[in-house]
Amino acid sequence: MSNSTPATIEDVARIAEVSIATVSRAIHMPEKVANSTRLKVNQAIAITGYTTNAMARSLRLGRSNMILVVAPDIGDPNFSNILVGLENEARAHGYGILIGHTQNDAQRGLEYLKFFNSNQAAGLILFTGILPFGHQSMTARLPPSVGVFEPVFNGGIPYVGVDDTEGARKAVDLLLAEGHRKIAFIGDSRTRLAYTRRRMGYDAGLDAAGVPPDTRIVLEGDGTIESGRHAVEQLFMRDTLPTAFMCVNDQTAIGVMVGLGARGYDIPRDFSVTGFDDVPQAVFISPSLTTIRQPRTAIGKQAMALLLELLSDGQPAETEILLRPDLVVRNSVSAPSRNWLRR
Amino acid sequence: MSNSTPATIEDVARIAEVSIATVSRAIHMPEKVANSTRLKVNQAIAITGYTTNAMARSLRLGRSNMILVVAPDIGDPNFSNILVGLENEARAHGYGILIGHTQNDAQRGLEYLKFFNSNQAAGLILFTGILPFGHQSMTARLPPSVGVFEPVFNGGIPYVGVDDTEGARKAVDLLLAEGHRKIAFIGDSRTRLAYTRRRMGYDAGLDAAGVPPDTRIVLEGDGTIESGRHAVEQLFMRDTLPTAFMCVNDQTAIGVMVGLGARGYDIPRDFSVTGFDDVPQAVFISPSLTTIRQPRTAIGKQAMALLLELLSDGQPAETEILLRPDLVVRNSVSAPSRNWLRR
DNA sequence: ATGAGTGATGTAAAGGTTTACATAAAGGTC
DNA sequence: GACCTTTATGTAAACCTTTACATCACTCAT
Repeated sequence: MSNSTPATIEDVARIAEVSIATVSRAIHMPEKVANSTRLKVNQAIAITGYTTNAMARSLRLGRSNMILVVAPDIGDPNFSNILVGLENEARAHGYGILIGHTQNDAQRGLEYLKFFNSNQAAGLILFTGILPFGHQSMTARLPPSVGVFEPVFNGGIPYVGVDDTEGARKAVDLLLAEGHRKIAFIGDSRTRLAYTRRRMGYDAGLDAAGVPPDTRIVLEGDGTIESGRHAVEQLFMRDTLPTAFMCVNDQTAIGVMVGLGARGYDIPRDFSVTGFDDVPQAVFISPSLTTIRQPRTAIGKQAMALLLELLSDGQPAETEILLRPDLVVRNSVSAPSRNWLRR
Repeated sequence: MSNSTPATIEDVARIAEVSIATVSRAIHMPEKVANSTRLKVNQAIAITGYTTNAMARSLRLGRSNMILVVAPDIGDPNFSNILVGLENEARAHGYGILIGHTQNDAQRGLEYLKFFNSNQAAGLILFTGILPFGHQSMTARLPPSVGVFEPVFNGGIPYVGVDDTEGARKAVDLLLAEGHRKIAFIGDSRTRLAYTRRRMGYDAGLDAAGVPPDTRIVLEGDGTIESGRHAVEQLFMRDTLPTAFMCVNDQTAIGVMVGLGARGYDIPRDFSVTGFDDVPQAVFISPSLTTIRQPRTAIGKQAMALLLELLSDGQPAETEILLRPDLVVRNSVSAPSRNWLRR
């Protein structure tokens, strides 16, 4: 019962008066064991409260049923919903999940890599655009892995995300439809594929509308709130003001709104702003943010499904799965009329 | 090198031309092995890329150096900073940490409990006010555990948090100092100790100022944004309006602000609002929220320190560690003058 | 030269599983 | 009744470590 040391398979075997092999079979291949014996074993398990020692099992089997999810920043507002999708799908297939937090520290990433040498985890879900393992990854074998949200830079790792170009196109089309012609694009780092792709949507939208591109109102940043605020300052300094700000993500958009608010402007009366991601806060800031929604739970589900496929087949079915992002219209966009007049 | 199966201690032993026992000693008790041999072993380890199999090690040792952190909701804005404190402290003592997500599902909690039967983790950090293990916890042995943020209801588990009463007192004192006399208290569930304690601070503050308590403006909820919004509606329906809202947490406060905003009121001109926690959003909503800061990183650090102590000594040094919460003054509080006139 | 002590290394058992193989009993066929 | 098949169970090896104990070769004191 409530013993000091957990029951082992031998305890169960002794009580059920069978061998440990039979106990193991009763658990994992119940059809291979006589009804009467199975009953005895189940009773013994109930009495002892036995649960198989996962370490011993993995050690013997050379595999585990845990999936490791590695994220550089657990506080990322996108993280938790994706996680739910990942978890539900994993559970449905008998896998459990563990979360590792690297804080963008390669050393920590490396520690988690050891998990795979020990068979403590069977597969890897990566939330980061680059492998978190530094150079060692070259010599070490990579476990079966799937990237989420953004492609993984330096490995041939399949990933699940959203069609960034299409999403960005939806945002720019909305702004164009409202009548905006001077639309700034506030990006993060040019090295990120998401940036490149969203920028492509922006460029294509302008082009289709016959609006000539204006690189003076295309800025880079680092995707943080602070970076959005900074972009606003830059544009005011240069005196090249747009009528709308299309931002590479919601954090940047929030920063832009804070920056404009600090200068006394009203959104959407004076300027329109769009984001990308639809983080939970997007509803609660004021005005609420018009943005592009990432179907997070679905992304998580797909990513896990892909990984499980990888684990059983060994071959990646496809190397990139892009889901459809939706435009979420809220209150940060309106027609630019008054702006036009003022300037 | 880049072999298909990870190197074992035997591979290292063969290359270094020693026994596996010597390899193990060279790693864990380097002073017990001759300099020359240690050198050979280290070279062999470098060649093979050997890393010890954590499962085999834990199986043999009957303990691991992983700490499991179980949280019901990883999206909780309080979570990630605490986690950083936990991680840093753990790492400094040679422990790694793993995160389990229960989504408030006892079944999932139970799965993580199996971790301890398998020695996959040595200790437990709990982010939830009740044990996530359902009734089984009665029969099963609990691993060494520490609660974070709120006391754990049904176990004699030590915990690290903040002095809720003192924090609440600071908030109510600020409001009183600004001249408010009709101060609503918007709580979550009466079953939560944090509620009780913050309420105590509220009551004590009013009492010290000679303001008679008015239960008509003390409401309960569930601590969500929606719940704050709902509280505002209730007060308007009953026509028992306060001049200030003191909220049990920031989520509720944000909800209150949204609710007041929706009715066209300006904060802090028409009503003052305070929160508790200082979640990251508190800075970015407008107006920015005056609230009580939880020293999150410090809480995490202390909790892990306590757990590590538990692991080595077996005895909890103290059963409750309360850190000092600080008032963070922002822009959601002002004097009530105009309100008074209007009503 | 002997014996005790010291230091470095090797041998083998143990930790809790799973499973190939061996064994045994029972059932079916002629 | 002898033989083959099927079904149920047991035996023992393997997974990779750590470490108590044994062994061996020294050094040093007597």
